[in-house]
Amino acid sequence: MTKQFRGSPEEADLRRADSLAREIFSDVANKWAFLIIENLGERTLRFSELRNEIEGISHKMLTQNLRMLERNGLVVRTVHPTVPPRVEYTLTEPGRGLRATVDGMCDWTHTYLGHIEAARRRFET
Amino acid sequence: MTKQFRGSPEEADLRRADSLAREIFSDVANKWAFLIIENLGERTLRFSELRNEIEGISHKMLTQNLRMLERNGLVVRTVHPTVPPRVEYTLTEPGRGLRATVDGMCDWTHTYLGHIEAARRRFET
DNA sequence: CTGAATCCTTGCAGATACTG
DNA sequence: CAGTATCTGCAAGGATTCAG
Repeated sequence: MTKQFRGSPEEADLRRADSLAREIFSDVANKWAFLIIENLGERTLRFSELRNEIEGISHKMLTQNLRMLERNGLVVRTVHPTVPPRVEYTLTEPGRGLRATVDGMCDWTHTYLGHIEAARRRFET
Repeated sequence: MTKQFRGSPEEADLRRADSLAREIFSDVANKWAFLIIENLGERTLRFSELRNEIEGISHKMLTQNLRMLERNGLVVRTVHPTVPPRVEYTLTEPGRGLRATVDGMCDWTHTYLGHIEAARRRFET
């Protein structure tokens, strides 16, 4: 299908942007990332604090997702060279931008909790 | 820790609501669900149309996620008893409600595409 | 066309242990 | 305390096949 397609630079750019957007989407649209963003909010939290806040997340998932968020520039990681080490995480501006979305989803969940519960009961037949 | 906890009905309800909310969150906060919701939008689409719209989704993932969304009352599934069968999917009101959130995330992605790209380059060092 | 069921592979995610 | 590495299982997800 790409055969004989006029490959203008603009088109190439659009393709790259689209695939990147899709990639970011895949990275960030998962529950742990959302929960981290939601729990960070305007605060600055340590690794262990986050671990305690987010019920059910494992050490490994937390580090993995924090790395991912850092890589994409949604959180900043600051290391205090003390002993014991103290590592803190904060949302960046893009991170705070996404927080609005996540907040929206939380609101949505609570708004429609009843609808959904009813739908589930209806479904089990 | 639940030992000796005053289990008032209100508290029990809150707990149930919380765990349900968390469950819904886990169900819905995944990329395929988001992409389905985004692509459905205000339209009504057939299974095969959705399959074509959402690049990279497998037959199985599409059915699984549609079932999940149907179960939670975010989409309705209408079967036309023709031959060959024709099955259409549409967002419900809760589904359209969530669409606002998903749209927000799409906007966010495009807004910060540059930031993120830059952050990634910075990270690879 | 839609969807369920089957196999089969892969990679996720938990547990554990070890460094700085 | 924070992070990495290794091992292991189990479940997600792809390909295929069959049914309605």
